[in-house]
Amino acid sequence: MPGRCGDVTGDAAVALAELPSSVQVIPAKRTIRHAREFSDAVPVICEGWAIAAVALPDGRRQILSILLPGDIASVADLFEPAYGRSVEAVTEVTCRLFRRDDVRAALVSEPERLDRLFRLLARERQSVENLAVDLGRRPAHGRVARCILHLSDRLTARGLARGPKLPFPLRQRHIADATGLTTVHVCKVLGAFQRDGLIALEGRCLTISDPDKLRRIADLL
Amino acid sequence: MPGRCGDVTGDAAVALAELPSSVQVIPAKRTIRHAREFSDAVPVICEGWAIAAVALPDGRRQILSILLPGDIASVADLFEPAYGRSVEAVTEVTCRLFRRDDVRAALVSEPERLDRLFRLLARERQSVENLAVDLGRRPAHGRVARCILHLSDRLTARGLARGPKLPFPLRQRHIADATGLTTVHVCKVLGAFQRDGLIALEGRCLTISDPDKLRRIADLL
DNA sequence: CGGCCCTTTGACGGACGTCAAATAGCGTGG
DNA sequence: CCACGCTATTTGACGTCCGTCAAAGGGCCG
Repeated sequence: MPGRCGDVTGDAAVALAELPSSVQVIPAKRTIRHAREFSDAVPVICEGWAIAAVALPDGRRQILSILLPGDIASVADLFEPAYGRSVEAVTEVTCRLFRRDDVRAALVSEPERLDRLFRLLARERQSVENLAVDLGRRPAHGRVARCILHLSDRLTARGLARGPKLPFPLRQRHIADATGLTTVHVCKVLGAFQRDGLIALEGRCLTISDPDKLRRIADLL
Repeated sequence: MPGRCGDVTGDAAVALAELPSSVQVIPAKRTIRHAREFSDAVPVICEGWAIAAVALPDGRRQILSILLPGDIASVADLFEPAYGRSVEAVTEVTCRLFRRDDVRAALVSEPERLDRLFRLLARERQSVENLAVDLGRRPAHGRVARCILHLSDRLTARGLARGPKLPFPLRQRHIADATGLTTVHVCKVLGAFQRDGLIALEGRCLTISDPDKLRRIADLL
């Protein structure tokens, strides 16, 4: 019964579908998991968007990944219960909580599941590494363009978007924290993208009007 | 027989010690593993320093990790044979090559090894995430200071350094690529650190003269 | 001795941050 | 329905951190 409220969907979570779990609904902007909080639960996003981030003492922060329906939030605390990253809802989030020990047992008992987990870990690792490359070596325009394109690809792959129009609940502050910029500068970059006809933004939706040009900006500039 | 030439040492590699392997010696500055090269071998560093990096089309690059004796270079290609990162020797490197299938079989057969691998993956992930935070949200002084302190901690933990004096074969270009800066700016930062009595550099060795002040700079500035 | 790579230094420029103020959106309560 | 307050967006002026460019040593190896 795909799409029903509270269903676990998405490649990442398929392997967990039959395990016991409980449903939780978190309002927008609320913290799902605090940075140093210990927890036995492994949350999986069923609906809504969330972010995983590190906060710095001066209040700034770096977003490490944007979590969409089907994502485990986060895989890391399958192994390390408290690891210094916080998870925060962007929109209202429906998620399902699994007990860590259940998940680990399920993984070890079935080699096919273990393999899936390994591939998931590898993909996650690669996406953090890509983030590091972007932050270290790409200018602001490129980082923002890549952020948008990456989200577009993920949404499309999961059937959460068709065509160039995407649901886009992120605030400029989220984009800024994800790209290592300030909200003011993100505003200017997005403004330029819109004036140049690369994207259109309206009502929590983003349309990629000129994918080729956007991709060219993303690939190095 | 610890310390003998070609031995596999270090927490990361202990679990592999009895597997069949071959020894390889790579001269300084040579590429150990090309970015898109397919390989069945999992290399483990026994002596010397190396780096794992991503190259951009314009010739710049971002170093993702600095590899010391005992490190697997890299864990990721246990699962994904070719994943777009290249590994390059900084000094002359002695490494041991294991066959991927042997390693995977060994991991699955022994739960204790599997657990060790999970913890290793979690630690690696965390260190890439820390890199992303540094690159996204910290100024040049902080990044360089953290790079030095991180290396100091790792070297000390493995018994490769005692006290404040470290072997330090990195060129300024390596530090620049690791911190997302240019060599010119790294030079200025290191110059300032030396003038301020935080560190001393001579003959491929680095001494941390004022750890407290260095840590204060690292922790946010 | 000569060539190469690395380091150091300075002048200059540009990308991005900071600060500030005006506008727009949006939920809440009257 | 309107008033209000909060948060998000937009814009401009200005500053600074870091990159670029260039040139002059320094160290190492052939």
